[in-house]
Amino acid sequence: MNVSSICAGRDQSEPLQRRAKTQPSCDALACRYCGIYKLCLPLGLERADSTLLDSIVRRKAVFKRGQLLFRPGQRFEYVYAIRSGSVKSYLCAEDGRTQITGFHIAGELLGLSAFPAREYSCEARALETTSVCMVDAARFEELAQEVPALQYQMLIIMSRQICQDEELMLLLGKRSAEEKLAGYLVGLSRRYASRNYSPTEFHLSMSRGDIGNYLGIAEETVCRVLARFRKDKLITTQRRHIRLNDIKRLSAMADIFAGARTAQVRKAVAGPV
Amino acid sequence: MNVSSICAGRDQSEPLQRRAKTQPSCDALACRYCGIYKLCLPLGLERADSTLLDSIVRRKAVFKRGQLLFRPGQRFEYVYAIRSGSVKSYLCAEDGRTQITGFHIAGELLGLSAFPAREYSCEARALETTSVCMVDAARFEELAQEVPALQYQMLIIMSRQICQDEELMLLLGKRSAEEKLAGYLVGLSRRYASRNYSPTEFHLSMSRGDIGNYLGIAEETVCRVLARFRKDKLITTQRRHIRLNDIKRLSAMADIFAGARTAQVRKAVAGPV
DNA sequence: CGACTTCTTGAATTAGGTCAATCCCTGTGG
DNA sequence: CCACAGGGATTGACCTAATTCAAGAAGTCG
Repeated sequence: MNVSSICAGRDQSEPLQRRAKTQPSCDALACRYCGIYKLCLPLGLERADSTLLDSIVRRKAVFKRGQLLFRPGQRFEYVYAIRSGSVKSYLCAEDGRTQITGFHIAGELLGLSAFPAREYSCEARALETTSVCMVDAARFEELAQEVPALQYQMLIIMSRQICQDEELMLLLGKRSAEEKLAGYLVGLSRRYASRNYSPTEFHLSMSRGDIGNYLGIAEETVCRVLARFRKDKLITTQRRHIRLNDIKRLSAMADIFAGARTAQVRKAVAGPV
Repeated sequence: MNVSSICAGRDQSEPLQRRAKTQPSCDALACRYCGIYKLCLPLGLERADSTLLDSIVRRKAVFKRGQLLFRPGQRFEYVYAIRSGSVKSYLCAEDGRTQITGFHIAGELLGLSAFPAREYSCEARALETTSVCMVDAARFEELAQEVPALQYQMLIIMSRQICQDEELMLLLGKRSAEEKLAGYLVGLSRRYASRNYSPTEFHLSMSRGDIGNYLGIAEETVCRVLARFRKDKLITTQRRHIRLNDIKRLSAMADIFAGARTAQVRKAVAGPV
């Protein structure tokens, strides 16, 4: 994919593997008319010429459920901005076992950590029909050289990623299945709330198996714990639709993420060493 | 700690909590004479004036075993470069449980992820007598504005951190205690090898409890698995001194970290979704 | 409508956790 | 120099939470 193909025809030239429907970026859907335009502002382009953003968005694409966005070892070509839908990213061990490292929803960026290594470090797959903007990595990088604010934003995003990963570790570490799942649901709820979706009622785009993998528990355990929550009237589920009836109690069960915020008042816990 | 105190007297003005012995950075031990000078080069200062590095290193300090470097919520004042010794960093949950998120050895940087939030996100404590350079965060940041290479290096370091964290997740996820510990030992071995220490014989500066916490298993399980490894002649231990007698077999048990590198040849494992 | 996938529940099994006792260094003070 | 204290490390016994295996229900898609 080179510059000359930006406005070229449709996707005949696409590699077979990625049969996502793509549109050239020069169509009527310029960034400033995009519904999630303001979600791209964290990219640090708010002050720049509005065509600047257009100039690095190579194309918009739609991935269907199960389609691959990228995999490890692949050359770092695009940064993905999720317009709608959701994506899971995961690492694969040699023996075939995998660890899901994150679920990504609309408004989030994907692939930034491939930046220095020049190739993706994990595999990413659409969980449902997902629309993305594909930002040309090379031009993005050029731009970053010129616009310090852009690099700064990347630092912020990556730093946030680190904190998020470390919270997941805390979750994976020494928590019971119940605590893990409660924490997971509360975390999701907060993410949705911050995007002005309902924090109490939403759609789980990932399977029970994915949730279990993410949390380090068996799929069956996820079902059983959800069943227990249901029995206790904490939640209501209908397949992948879920309603949280008692976030307070769920939060209390999880009570993890308060850690950083209340560290000062917390009494000394971690012995002398 | 303000500019005027760079060359001020000794540490009478130190907060009690941090009784580490400090030296002003204007002493004879300028950066260019420092034994780990080249380890600071990743900071992107190799081309710059050699006094540039000196100018942002506020002071060198020594922390004794168990002493605190920083904790969450504390203002982001310094980036720490470990000259010798080792440090653990960990998150604390509200209920007192903690999750160790990393062990850091000589030549590694600490605290960079606090950069955007302006405050540390985890707690860091010396595992043994540890000598560090404390780099003034504010001046470092100023400098980064001027020297793009510096910001770029930070991106690389943070990106590496993300990959490392995600590998730990893979380890924490669905691995048996044996696999976790084998992976841990092999990982340590590689880190030492990359620093020209013996990859087969080294000192574990962290306690069994810390290892267990890091890997999400009980201290007793660490002992039991180590005992099993010992019985199988895989390792020899004497308190915290350890020799790996059969790295090949240990690696085979762990076989995790090959994941990213061999993903291309690996057969499709992660179902359609 | 059938083939599939995902979800759910039950029963049996086990890895790893918890509790508790002991051992073994290391450092300290008489 | 030796005894003692204290913090790891180790080992054993028991127990529980979660896994595995298996079978069936409930959606979903071509």
